[in-house]
Amino acid sequence: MRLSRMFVPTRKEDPADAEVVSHKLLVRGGYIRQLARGIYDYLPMGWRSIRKIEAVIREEMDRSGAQEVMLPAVQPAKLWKESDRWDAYGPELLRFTDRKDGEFCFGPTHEEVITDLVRGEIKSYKQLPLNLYQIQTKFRDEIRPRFGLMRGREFIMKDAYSFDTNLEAAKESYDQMFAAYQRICDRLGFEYRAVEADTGNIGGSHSHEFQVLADTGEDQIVSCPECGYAANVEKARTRRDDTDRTEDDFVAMETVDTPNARTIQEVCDFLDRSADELVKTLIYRADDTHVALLLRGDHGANEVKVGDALREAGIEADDLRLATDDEIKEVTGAPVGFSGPVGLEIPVVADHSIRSMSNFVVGANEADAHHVNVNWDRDFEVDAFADVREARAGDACAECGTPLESHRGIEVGHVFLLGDKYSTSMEALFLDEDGKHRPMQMGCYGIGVSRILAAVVEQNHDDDGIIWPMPIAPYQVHITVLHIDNDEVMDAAESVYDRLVDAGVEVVMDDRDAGFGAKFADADLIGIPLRLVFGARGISNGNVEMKWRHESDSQDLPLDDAADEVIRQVDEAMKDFR
RNA sequence: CGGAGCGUGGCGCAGCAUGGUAGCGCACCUGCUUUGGGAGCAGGGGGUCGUCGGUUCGAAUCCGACCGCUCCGACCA
Repeated sequence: MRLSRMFVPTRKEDPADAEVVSHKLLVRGGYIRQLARGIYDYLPMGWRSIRKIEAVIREEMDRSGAQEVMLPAVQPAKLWKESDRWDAYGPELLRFTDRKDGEFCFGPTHEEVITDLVRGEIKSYKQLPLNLYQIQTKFRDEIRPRFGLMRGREFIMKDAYSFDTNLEAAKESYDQMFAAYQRICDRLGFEYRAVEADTGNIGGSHSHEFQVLADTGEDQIVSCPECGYAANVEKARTRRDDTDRTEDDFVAMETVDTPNARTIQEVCDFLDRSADELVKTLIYRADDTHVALLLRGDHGANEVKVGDALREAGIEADDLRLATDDEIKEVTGAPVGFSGPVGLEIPVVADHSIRSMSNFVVGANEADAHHVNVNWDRDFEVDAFADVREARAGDACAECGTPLESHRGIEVGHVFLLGDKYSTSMEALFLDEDGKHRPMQMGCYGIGVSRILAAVVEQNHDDDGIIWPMPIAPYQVHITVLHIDNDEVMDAAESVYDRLVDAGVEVVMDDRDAGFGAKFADADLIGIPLRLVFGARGISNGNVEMKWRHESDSQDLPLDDAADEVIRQVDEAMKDFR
């Protein structure tokens, strides 16, 4: 394709509303344009890369035995009421009515539709297992879309759904999808981690996220360099420290004045203690009651785990949040910053790390005072110990004890083992060998196709622009013609261009009437992996310059060999990603 | 939803305090020159100043409402 005829509107300056590098470069490189908040046009170059990402995904899904379908984007409310998500999903679900006042939504996900399809056609265990997928435009009315394609409202997603006769078989389907996702991430050239994840609202017994490592990622993950354990911090388990306290060392509890020392840091400074000698008391509101949560001073709470721990301890916690300042005052009798477990009338849940602590510092439930030399059991009762803190870099791996690494990640894929959550509520039943009705066991598997485009750019760029990995570059070769008025140069470029096109190489030729500086800058910005430069200087010596976008040096090729050499190198580069 | 900011030609911005009918850079069009890292000169086209309403002789500028976009937080996952 000739750049002079192509719709690739590049820009010299960053768009004012872009924050992260992928958003800036995709807009500047002429890949995408914003239409409304969280809604984007895909321009020709952007769409080509999207289709290449889709192609990789299709190949791996098909290879794993899944079959592609295309489901409606517009879905009747009736199905969502069956699964109870019409009410449960909240304002993120874009709802509207048709001319007859029928209620519909624009699909944010397709569990209901797929379950409806399958329950109507699959009646026997002989028809299972089944795995159907589609690549669809979804809409979620996110409260705060941001970072360009990374968190859009309208986005492209591959979603797959597996149906099995029993949980073990469903687990096998899950494992197959997990493996397919690994191959997809490998082929896209990602540096990534498959991490244990919280299932959240989708439900199900367990799930993994595929996180592409990037500083701009919205998720925090920890991973073990030794045994491979990896998890989203929302889910990450911490290693339990079973060291015993030595009760002989207990010292008598005292109350000390700590004027204006509210934060952990202030108390540490005032008492000349380190944060791991303090225990902080967080007051939570769980549904209709208050609960005290004890954490070591230098630890943070993981609210997902707090919720689990409370439910484990028999405390309803559908709606969990930190108590307000007024509530804290009411429960503890003291202002924020001086809460402590001693004398509290509400349930006390403590992190496991508190077990081995002795003679620690806590708030005294009165203004400007703390207790020192406090010991649990002797000075107050703990209703339950649990793993409730957020894992962080340096923590001992829950599996093997090696210090964990921490990264930020972009969630490009998520696999869930759903079980019978939807099949039961929507009556997707089959007849087993004994002629009995049983709910199908399901799994669902998502990949953010458009988000992948952003993730690739986040991981592959420099100051000048994008550096596409070969398999998803919109084109494989970028020919820059410096002197379009010079017939010898132009003929040489045309000839090589034709030979590459004939050989099936995807190539753009910059034949625009523009300055060479602008052409080089655009080539770097657009980021096509292999560049050929045709200029009067080189051609007069019988040479063409070849340069990889990810390398700094170029090399001269004899004009006669140029096409063959480029075909060979492109082929070689594609092999690395198969 | 709470907090903050922005909205002026395709893009990036100035002008607004102190009201007098809109400007700069890039991009675009024409011509000439130039040609290995965002060329030069000359000429030229293009703007309901987000929308509606108010104040005023007069509003981009002051006031109000609304709309849109961005950031921080909450929410969501």
